[in-house]
Amino acid sequence: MVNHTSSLNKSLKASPQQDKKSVTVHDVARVAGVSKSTVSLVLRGSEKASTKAKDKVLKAIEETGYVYNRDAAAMRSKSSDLVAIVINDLTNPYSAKLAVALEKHVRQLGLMATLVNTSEDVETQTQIVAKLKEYRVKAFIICPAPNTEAQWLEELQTMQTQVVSIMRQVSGSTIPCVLPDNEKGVYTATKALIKRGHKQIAFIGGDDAISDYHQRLLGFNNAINEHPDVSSWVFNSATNRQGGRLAMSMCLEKVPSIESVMCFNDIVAYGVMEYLAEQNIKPGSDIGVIGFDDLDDSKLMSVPLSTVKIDADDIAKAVCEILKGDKPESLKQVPVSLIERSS
Amino acid sequence: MVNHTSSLNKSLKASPQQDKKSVTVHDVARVAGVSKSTVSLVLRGSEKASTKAKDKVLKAIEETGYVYNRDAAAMRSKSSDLVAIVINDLTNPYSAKLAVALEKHVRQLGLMATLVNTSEDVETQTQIVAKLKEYRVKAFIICPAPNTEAQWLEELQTMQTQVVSIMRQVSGSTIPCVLPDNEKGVYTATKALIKRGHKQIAFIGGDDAISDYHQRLLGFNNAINEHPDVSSWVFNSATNRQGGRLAMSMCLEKVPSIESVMCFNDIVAYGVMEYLAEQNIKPGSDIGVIGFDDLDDSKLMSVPLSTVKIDADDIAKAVCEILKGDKPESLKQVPVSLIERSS
DNA sequence: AAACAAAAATGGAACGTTCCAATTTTAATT
DNA sequence: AATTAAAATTGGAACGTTCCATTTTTGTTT
Repeated sequence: MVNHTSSLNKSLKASPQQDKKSVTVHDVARVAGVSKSTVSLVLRGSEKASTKAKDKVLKAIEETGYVYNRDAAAMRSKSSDLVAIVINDLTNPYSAKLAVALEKHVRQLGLMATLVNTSEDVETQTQIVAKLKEYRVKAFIICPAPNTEAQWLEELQTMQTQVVSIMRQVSGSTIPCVLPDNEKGVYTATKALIKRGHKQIAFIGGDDAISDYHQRLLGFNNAINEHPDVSSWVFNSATNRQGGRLAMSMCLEKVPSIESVMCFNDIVAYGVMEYLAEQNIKPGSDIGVIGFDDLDDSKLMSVPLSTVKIDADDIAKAVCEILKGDKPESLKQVPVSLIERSS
Repeated sequence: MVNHTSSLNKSLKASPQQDKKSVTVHDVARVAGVSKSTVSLVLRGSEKASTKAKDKVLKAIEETGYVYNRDAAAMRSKSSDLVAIVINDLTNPYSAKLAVALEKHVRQLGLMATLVNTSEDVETQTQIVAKLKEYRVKAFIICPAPNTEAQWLEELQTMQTQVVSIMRQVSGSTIPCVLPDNEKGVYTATKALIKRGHKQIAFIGGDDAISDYHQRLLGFNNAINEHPDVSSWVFNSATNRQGGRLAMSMCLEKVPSIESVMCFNDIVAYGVMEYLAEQNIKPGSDIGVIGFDDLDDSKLMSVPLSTVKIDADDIAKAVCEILKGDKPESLKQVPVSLIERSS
């Protein structure tokens, strides 16, 4: 802000004083003509400070360019407003969307969100979380990497640290958990396919290693089992575009008369639709395709994708409810909704 | 861990003691039989502590379950190991990829990375960064939101806070900046299209509001201008899938004889290819398509996309070089490479 | 105007670490 | 064994805030 035009005059070789001294509550107090305690009160928005004092302090803060020191505050008060959002894979479009929603909602709670990415690696997860503990974060919102141990998760929770797990359930853990209603979502979507009159339906994508796979497959089977005249198949695959392509080609080879496919998620569905397009099979009219997630791209595709929508805001809201201590329940299933488009 | 089975016996109403007392260096020192100063030395990996002392302290840490308190350390030492990575839009696949790479490299530097997302909103950016200042972060790695003021960015840089801007250049600012070589990338790609013998080439996607648009378009025009027999067109659009579709349809309408298109980025190219597929035009053999970014999906598409690759690791490395203080230069152009696939 | 209660303001201690100057221990040399 | 230098260790002060018990100010009632 201040330009030292006089620096040319004296001692050119002497480097400028590294940093005189940072501005503290004491300085603000002096300028405002009050005590440091009063400044502290104002900083924290206490009711106990008079309007007059508040004005003086606010003006002094402006004047001095004071910046609140959270390290000092956190140390003395032994409390932090940092919330760590630990994401399994930020390069996954749905994870990124969820991370952004979580960050926004945490911020609306008046807390500071810090995002970290584990790349689905437990080792990395352990390291990062250990470091975050040193920063005394107030809460962990964590989408656990595969092979996360229940005990580890359990011990993360302390008197001063809240833990909420999202999207994935670590079996054996009692940590509060927020999940989309995977089972009902796939159930509803599968029923919709059956209602179209389809009698040959496949579930495509994903595999046992993924914790939500079971729930989604269960929803599929439940729907199928209600209709004895409907036949079903299951084709596992990697949960990416390529996986969807491969699984769809296998499916067509094995069941050429297939009428529709329920996909593990949107990304797999993209692969499926791509493959179908190459075979000159029209998604929707020739073979029904439904995804899961409702990524932003899904409605923009050449054949807009029908899908089960997980509202990231709903998940974030549910997490924040728990952070606020409103919901002590340990498992919150967030409702999902079927979005029927052209596929 | 500990189950208070005895809680049924005594005083049901008395809630358990909130938290006895956290373990500090003093406790570790007492258990290890050394002074707190020695413990501090060991904690910071100092050479000055004897191996014997180190062993004793390490054992005591294990025994007591001590957790380093970074708030206290940061306050006393007036230095932090927190690096803030401020991303403009985490839901953009390339941004997410870059964020992950940056986080990884920052961590390899022995620093703690914290990721925040501004959703391309200057207001949000201002708020978040102000909050991060209160945490005394050591450095900001920032992809500036549109309309970021040069002065604001400039003032972010202080004696104790480094600032590096990435991907976007804020004009009027002297903050060190790491960019992909947009101009050369598009130039090289366009030359490759010309070498295929194409004489009718369009640049598709993006618009003036995006800072790197100029550089890419400049590369395009430079290549075109070297060949008087080649005609060119420019079609602006939103930088998403839908934008690509729209721009391509306009292009085909206006220039039915178009031979190839250079796209602003991969996402736009996806839209282009989707539209071409619908028109039964084969990307690559009928109309050449080149993207920019090299997203993971690009090589997996039904017609693998030719593109200019920006290696996220290269960007991250360049940023870290600056953080380490190795490169005082204010503008680092990271080389990009043309990846020729089928399109 | 005196008496009192409520509100506002205050100074010192404390949080857990690192820095520093001083002391103790160890090793090397005579 | 005495001397000296180097290495290792140490206790107290300091970082900038919040907490707490106390004091001062304000406002109300008698």
